[in-house]
Amino acid sequence: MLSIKDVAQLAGVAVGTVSRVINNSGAVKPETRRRVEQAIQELNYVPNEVARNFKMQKSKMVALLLPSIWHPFFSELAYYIEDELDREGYKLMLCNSSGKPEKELYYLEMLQQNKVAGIVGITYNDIESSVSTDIPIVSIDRHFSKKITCVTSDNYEGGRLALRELVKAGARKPAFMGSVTAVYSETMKRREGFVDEAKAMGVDYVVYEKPDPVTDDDIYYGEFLRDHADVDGVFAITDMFAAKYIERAREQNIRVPEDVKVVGYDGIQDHAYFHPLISTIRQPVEEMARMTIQLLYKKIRGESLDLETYRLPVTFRPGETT
Amino acid sequence: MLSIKDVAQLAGVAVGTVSRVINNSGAVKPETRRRVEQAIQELNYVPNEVARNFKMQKSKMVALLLPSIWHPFFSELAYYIEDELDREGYKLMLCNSSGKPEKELYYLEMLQQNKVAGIVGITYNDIESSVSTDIPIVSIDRHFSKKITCVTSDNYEGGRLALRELVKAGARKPAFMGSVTAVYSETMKRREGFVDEAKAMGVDYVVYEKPDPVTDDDIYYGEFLRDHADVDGVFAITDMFAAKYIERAREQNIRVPEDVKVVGYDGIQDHAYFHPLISTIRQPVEEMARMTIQLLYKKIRGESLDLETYRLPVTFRPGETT
DNA sequence: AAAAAGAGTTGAAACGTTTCCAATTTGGTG
DNA sequence: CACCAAATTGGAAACGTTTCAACTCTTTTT
Repeated sequence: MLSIKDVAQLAGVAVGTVSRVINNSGAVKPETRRRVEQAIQELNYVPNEVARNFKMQKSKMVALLLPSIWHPFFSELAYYIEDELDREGYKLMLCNSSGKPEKELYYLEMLQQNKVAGIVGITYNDIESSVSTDIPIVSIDRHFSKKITCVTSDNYEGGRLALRELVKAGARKPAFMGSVTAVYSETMKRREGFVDEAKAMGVDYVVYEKPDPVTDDDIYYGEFLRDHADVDGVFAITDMFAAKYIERAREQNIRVPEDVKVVGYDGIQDHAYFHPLISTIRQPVEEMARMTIQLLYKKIRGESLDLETYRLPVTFRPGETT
Repeated sequence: MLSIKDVAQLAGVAVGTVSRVINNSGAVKPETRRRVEQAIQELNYVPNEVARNFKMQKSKMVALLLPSIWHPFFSELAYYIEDELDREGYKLMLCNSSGKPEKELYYLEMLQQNKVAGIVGITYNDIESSVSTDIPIVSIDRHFSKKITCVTSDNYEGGRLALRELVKAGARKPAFMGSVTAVYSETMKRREGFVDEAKAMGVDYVVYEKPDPVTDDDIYYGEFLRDHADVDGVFAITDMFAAKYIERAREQNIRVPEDVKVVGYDGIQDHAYFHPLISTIRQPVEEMARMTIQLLYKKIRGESLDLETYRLPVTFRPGETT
């Protein structure tokens, strides 16, 4: 294999000198630099990153651990994360956990063995205890502890906003619809905001939720439609829930938005093929992605962060369902 | 750093023996194995993958180079690719090129430096010439040469199928709508199939295409709607094109499917929030993904492949637009 | 003119693993 | 009991890089 030694030999210098030329570290006489560069050119030499990573005991690789890249919210997030990483020469390793705790742990261990520089985690496990080493981690939408910084949208305000928009659109008895995930999931605050605002405004409301994961849509939505026939507004915890609800409701000749107003959360629909365009609480995905990586960089550099949780503001995006 | 040496010392054996235990290579006495395993347990030792990669001069990392993970077709593909890779302990590195040739080349060079085990490429460049080393590559939808195996769907048959379905749905003057990409792109065969079948059936047809990339939708679709007001069927080269066309057509009070039947290509819509559900030529995404990785494995193992291009059959999935 | 400072360079050690040859032990056989 | 083959183990080399102490020149200062 072509190595730094070959370059050194051809240029008539020592390996250390070649290394200094390549990394621009230490002093090198212009004439020497020229000779080395020419030798590099001539041999078509490229540094061996694997050897470099080994020697340095660190790599410029960041892992993104999430349930499924197939989900549009995550794929948008991943797009911006990769872009932000690339700006600093970092590489992205993608890990789909399918939301299975055992797979999350399996990946976490693998990532430690591979000495990744950092991890962005969207997990169901409390990964804190599972990561023995000191790999920097930033989590999205999950707040475990001080050690793992969390980036999320302002779920509480989003919940309040959703309630207000439903009422504004004419709903008299809005329902919160979602699933119950773990306690550390920030998304639960969407319900809190919704409920608090309903109480504050003196609006009658319903909370409908089942434990995660919702496996049988027929039962989930069927039950809701049966037991809560009187609701005229739905705040779904995600756009996905909203879309499925709308689908089922229409099958039962419930018109959206005439009979029931619907507001989702996420704002994943940005292509022409999404209809109806769901009125939704839009998360600032790009900003969240870039901030996540910037915070991760800080952690990698060993800087301390001001906050445990960074909450980015959300906005209401009117669609065709209110 | 905790290394194999510490384990060896604690277990009272040589490093080579520990290595043999870990990798199950060579013979080790049961009693010795037990002692080593206990030492590993006790120290909570995990092998350093980076060092291993370095020593072996290869890593179990495969790169996926594509325009944008944000696109639903690619994110579905990536999901299955990651899954298939994980089954053999391979890791996935994600590279978004944004479809820019210079970024493709930049990534390609980086991947060589990082000695990835293989590359799955969905690129606009002819990457053949850019990869000097012998990294195994499998390409999706692009056929460059013998060296780079290509996995694709049966675009030609898909084109024929689309034409037949449009006619079956009542179209008398169907149009092909798309963009012209590079000559090596297999997707161009969708048009060929469409045209050949139209001729074979004696059907009047239109071909409308602009050079890639289509930057201004207003002009693209506006021009089509103006110049081809008499078409009553559209075969769009992708579902994305189909969706955008439908959007514009409706703005001009053209009803789909009453006035114009539409068939797309890809089959990306698998969630409730897609409406109208586009009638489309569905690519077997999962199968393509798994086959791609299996072929890549063969190349990594140094086996030779039977074909240069592997074409998987497509199916017509009726939606609400025919 | 001698000493000090600085610039440039060398060469070897170290990173953690695998692998291979040699050395040792084991077990079986004559 | 001696001998041989097989099984097991030890130990060192090698992978390609960075880093650092030591060394050689060159320039500046006194």
